[in-house]
Amino acid sequence: MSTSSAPANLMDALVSLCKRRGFIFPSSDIYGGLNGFFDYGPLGVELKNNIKAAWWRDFVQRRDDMVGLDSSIIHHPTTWKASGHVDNFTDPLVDCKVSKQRYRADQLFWAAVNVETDEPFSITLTGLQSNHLGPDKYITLIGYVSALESERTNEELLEKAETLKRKKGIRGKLHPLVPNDFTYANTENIPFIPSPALGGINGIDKVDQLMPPRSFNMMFETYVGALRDDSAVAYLRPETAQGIFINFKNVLDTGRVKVPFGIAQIGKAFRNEINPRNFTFRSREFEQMEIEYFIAPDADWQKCHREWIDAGLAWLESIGLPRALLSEYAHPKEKLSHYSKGTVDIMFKFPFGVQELWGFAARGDFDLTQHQQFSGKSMEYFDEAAKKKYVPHVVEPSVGVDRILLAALCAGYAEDEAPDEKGKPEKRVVLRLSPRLAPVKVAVLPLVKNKPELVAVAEQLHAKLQRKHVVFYDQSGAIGRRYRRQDEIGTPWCVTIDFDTLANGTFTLRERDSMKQERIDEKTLFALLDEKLD
RNA sequence: GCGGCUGUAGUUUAACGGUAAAACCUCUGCCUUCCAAGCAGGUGUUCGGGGUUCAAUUCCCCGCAGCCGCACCA
Repeated sequence: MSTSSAPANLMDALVSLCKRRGFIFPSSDIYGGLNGFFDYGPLGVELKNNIKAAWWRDFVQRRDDMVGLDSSIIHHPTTWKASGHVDNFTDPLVDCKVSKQRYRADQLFWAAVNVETDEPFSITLTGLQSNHLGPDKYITLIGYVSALESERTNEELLEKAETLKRKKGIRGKLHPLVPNDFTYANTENIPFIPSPALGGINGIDKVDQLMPPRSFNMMFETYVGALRDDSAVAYLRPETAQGIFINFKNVLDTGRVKVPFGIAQIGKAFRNEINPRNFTFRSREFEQMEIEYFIAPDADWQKCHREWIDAGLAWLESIGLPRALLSEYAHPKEKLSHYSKGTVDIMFKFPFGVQELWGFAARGDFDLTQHQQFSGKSMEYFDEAAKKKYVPHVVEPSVGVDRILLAALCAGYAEDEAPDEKGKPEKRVVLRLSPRLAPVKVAVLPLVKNKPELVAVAEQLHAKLQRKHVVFYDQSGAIGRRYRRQDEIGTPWCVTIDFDTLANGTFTLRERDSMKQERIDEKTLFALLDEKLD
């Protein structure tokens, strides 16, 4: 067996292959591309469809407790008020003009530093303005401190305040600090607040280091109808999940479902990412496969959560992502949204780092309750067994189609060696995609094209296979070249029609990864495909 | 969004202040009895816009796009 490895600049090789062979193109390529958008070519769309089909079959059709849904991309705008996206999908960011650092306003803490004394400071001597608080009690503002959010933000602020006091040579008692995050800063105090990158300590002089917080709304806006006024504003959905929640009642009333059950949806979602990066990994338009799995409020959500994570891991392995490249990341409790009981991500080791692939959030009854409130419609479910009404809780497995596709390409791309016709080893590029995902399942190749009888048999077999599978017919060039061509696009099998085929109906089956060949007949081939593609 | 680097054919790269080249890929024909063979032929390129210049793909500016780092990623 020859050695196989991924090149150091795997992403470059992959991007090049994707374009060269028609998997993924930059969107609007002829106009110079558009940042954060991609188009899937002839092979890319097959691969993508295969991922979606496999997921849908395994998680919807092959289960008794799942139903599907395909909601519109644009929902009633109130949907996004209820979900919190209108208010929370914006992240106010603060830029430091000097260090060029950027902070999230809600993670940047600051405090005014005041000192208590029994006599006022003399303005002329110190430049400080004291305020009279009571008998023999004066309070004086001596500066500002700042620190980034951490386990010891408050201690850090306090230390900096002490340092400031010491440096200024000021005596007196430190007035208790009142730390605020930067969303509570205003034009009055922003010029005085120091940037943490520059020490985070400042006196009472204007330093103008930080910019006022700026909001970045991640939702794409559009207008429904011809009128472009505020009442017509609508959003392209930033996630498919809300389409499921707003259809919960409809599915409940018509779908003959009983808790616990899940609703699955595959569809496009849009996020105005500040900075798309890493090929298709963070795109502004992408496709999600989401499930909302509804359970009783008193059910063991942790067990359910765990089962879905395990199901996700098993499925990813089944489509060819090696377990060694997968890991789990549990979001720290303090970072969770107030309604989330727990979120675990399945991570994948991409060439550009370990990144989130599939998120599993336990969202409680937050979403349904919100929609119940905003719509005025009951989201309650009557549980026949328990004889009671409740709003179900939910576990949400959410994964990006494009990310799985990218992960499959990254995991599958390999360069190894194959002998040429003289037996000399040559470099070979091979995409080791699992047969279920491979865009082309079989290539049918007549050994030589100038023998009409071989071509005729090959064409017949091709036509027959084509009725059930994506197959490729290729008669141009030497046989080895044609094998390599298929290796590069991940075709798992090639069948070669030769002169023995005419005599006994058998042909050569050549396997992509091992390059092994065996003689089989048509019946065996179809049986093999049925088994491996199931 | 900031900083650095970059942009020539589908891909990888070369060259030049005087109007662009190679390899691979792709396509056609011939040849070919199992791992990128050979011969002949064909398509196709200076990211966009401005400026300097007699002349710009080359130098300058602005956009756009990509890569790397920082920041961000509900």
